Amino acid sequence: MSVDESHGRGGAAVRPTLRTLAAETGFAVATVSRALANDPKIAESTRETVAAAAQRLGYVPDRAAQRLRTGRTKVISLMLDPHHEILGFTNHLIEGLTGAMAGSGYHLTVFPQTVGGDTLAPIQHVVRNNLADGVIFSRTRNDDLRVRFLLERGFPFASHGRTRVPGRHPFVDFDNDAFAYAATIRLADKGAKSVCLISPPEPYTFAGHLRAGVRRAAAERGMTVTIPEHLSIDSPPEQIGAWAEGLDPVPDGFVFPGEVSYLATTAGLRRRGLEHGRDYHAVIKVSSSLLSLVDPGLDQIFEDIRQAGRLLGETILDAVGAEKGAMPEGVIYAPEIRFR
Amino acid sequence: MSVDESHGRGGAAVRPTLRTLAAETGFAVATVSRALANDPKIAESTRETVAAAAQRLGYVPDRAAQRLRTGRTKVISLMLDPHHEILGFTNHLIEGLTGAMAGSGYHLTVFPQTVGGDTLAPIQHVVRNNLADGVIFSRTRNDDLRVRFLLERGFPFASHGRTRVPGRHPFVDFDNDAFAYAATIRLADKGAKSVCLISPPEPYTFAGHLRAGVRRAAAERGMTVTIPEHLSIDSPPEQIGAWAEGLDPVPDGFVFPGEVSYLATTAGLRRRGLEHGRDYHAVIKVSSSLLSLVDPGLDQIFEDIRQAGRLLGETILDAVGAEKGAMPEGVIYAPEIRFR
DNA sequence: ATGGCGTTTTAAAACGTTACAAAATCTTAC
DNA sequence: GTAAGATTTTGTAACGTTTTAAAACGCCAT
Repeated sequence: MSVDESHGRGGAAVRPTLRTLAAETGFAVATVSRALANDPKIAESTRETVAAAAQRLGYVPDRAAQRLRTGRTKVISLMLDPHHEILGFTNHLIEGLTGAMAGSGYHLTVFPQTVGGDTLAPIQHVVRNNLADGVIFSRTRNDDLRVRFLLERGFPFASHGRTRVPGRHPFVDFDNDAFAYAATIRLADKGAKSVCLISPPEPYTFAGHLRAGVRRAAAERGMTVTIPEHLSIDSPPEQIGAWAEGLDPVPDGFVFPGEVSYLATTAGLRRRGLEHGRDYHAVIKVSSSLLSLVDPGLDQIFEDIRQAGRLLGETILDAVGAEKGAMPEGVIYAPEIRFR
Repeated sequence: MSVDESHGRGGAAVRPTLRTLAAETGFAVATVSRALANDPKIAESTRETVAAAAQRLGYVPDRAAQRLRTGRTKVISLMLDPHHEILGFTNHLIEGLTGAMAGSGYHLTVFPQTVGGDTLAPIQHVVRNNLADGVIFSRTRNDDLRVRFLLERGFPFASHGRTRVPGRHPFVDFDNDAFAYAATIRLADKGAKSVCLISPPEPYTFAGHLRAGVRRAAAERGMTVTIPEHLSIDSPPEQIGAWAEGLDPVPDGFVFPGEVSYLATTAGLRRRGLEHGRDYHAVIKVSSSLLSLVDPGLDQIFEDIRQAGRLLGETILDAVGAEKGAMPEGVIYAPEIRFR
């Protein structure tokens, strides 16, 4: 039995359809369709015959036809995040996502954030025009318009990050509180008396988690806490560097939720002759091993974005599969401590 | 005139179809379809009426139906590159791509490279199952199976990087030769007598360009050239670091085609007490301003990956639009020198 | 009035799939 | 041998679009 794609002489391989399989097996198109769907009302023997033929001819169902007929797109949409405080965030997230979705028959499409920062618009576009069965996005806010909108429409989604929107919803989140707590305790152990946190902008949910973790540890250890206003991990590196350069007094402990804010701050402090490890300590949240190359002695805590992607993929597949009403639980993944 | 989406009382907004527009305007479905396609055989006045109705009802054509009918998917597939020598490569590329594709009606789907490194398989999958109208991929080889396959099938694509496959094909490439040449000349100007290039693996086309650029400049300036065997920009950073640590003699000039190889190498050299700027010079190809934070004095040459994405987007849209046979020209974008 | 011609509109079919209702076939009981 | 019931199969319609070929219409010359 040949496994060739084209049986015609020299013609381009013609994609087999249900009709092809029907002709091949002698059954009706409807029977073939249901057999492939493993409908128990179709005789076992028939299902086997059809499966064998499908296998032999390399039948793959036509997505467009399925989508037109069923209304299900078999597509998940990822809303791109224009922020880059975490090195390779998008890379790793997509790797994890595609990994989790491999073999599911779902495809991943990416949508840019329209410049100007309207995060809701692209999601509305997807929902209104039925461009996907589920969406994924990140950088959730305490009061998140996207979550509200999607919950209201009953549209499946999974967010990277929690919200305070009333009602449960599927999410995957890093335990930023645990990270911040562990980081601050570490600083205390190293002898720091004060801790400074470069925070994400207030509206983001994880800003609260980070602050809470830092404050709890600081209270336990009797440290003073500084959280600069008018400055965040999203500020331009030059601005962060300038701020660090003008810092007075200089805290002896820093918690950085991302590589970039760390590099910018130390650059500023270095210009003042202050050295990391001597004049101050720092704990950084990283998502790659890149910083170890710059400074092998760094106290790092690892956030596995690839894992976040995997979890988001599993969650969203769960959500689109689930009957309306049944919602996957949120899941929180843990920091991985890499102190030397 | 209301711009509401739902006109029914409280019902979920029902997506208007051609039938809706036909009923609304009094024309037949076929007329509406052709009017929207701006067919000149449809009376001007009709086209205006239909366009107005479409606008008013917020009509958006159904992708599944269009795809089923026409066979065109309105999708471009990006094959993810598992390599990461360039920081944020995927990020920036996708940003550029989605930017170029915005408003075109095309969507971008991403496909992972199956682990084990078979780069052809996912492309065959896309082509055979008609999952996209065009594909984009990077890291081209001198003899590239993907290019051969796609050319043979007449399937539209745009590659990031050139090949030596016979026959023209659409590509977007960075001028790595110019980069390497400029970098090496710079090293000579700084007094370096020898130049060492951490090269990409040989099969990649851009390895040849980089080597050629370095060699040409070195010949002009009478420098010796070292290109380590058994080591490439894809080697694990630890391995690169170890190699650098054991280097003897130590070249006084380095050309790095990516941030990671630079960081790994200097880390190794630093362990030997060798300092950049004092014991050796370096020119690095960067795609972000991140390294400036680590070392503001660095001689950098910038490769704009976002621009690469934009060009790839324009090229592929051109290719899928073009009638068979007509192929977009390849385009080479230039290094941006950032010496201080 | 009739025929012919150019312009504009339309009915119908098709793309490949699934779902509904009905038909065909097979079992079993009488 | 047949009716009733259970199992298995199938014809048909529909999803929303584009395309082909034909119909309708208006206009002008006969």
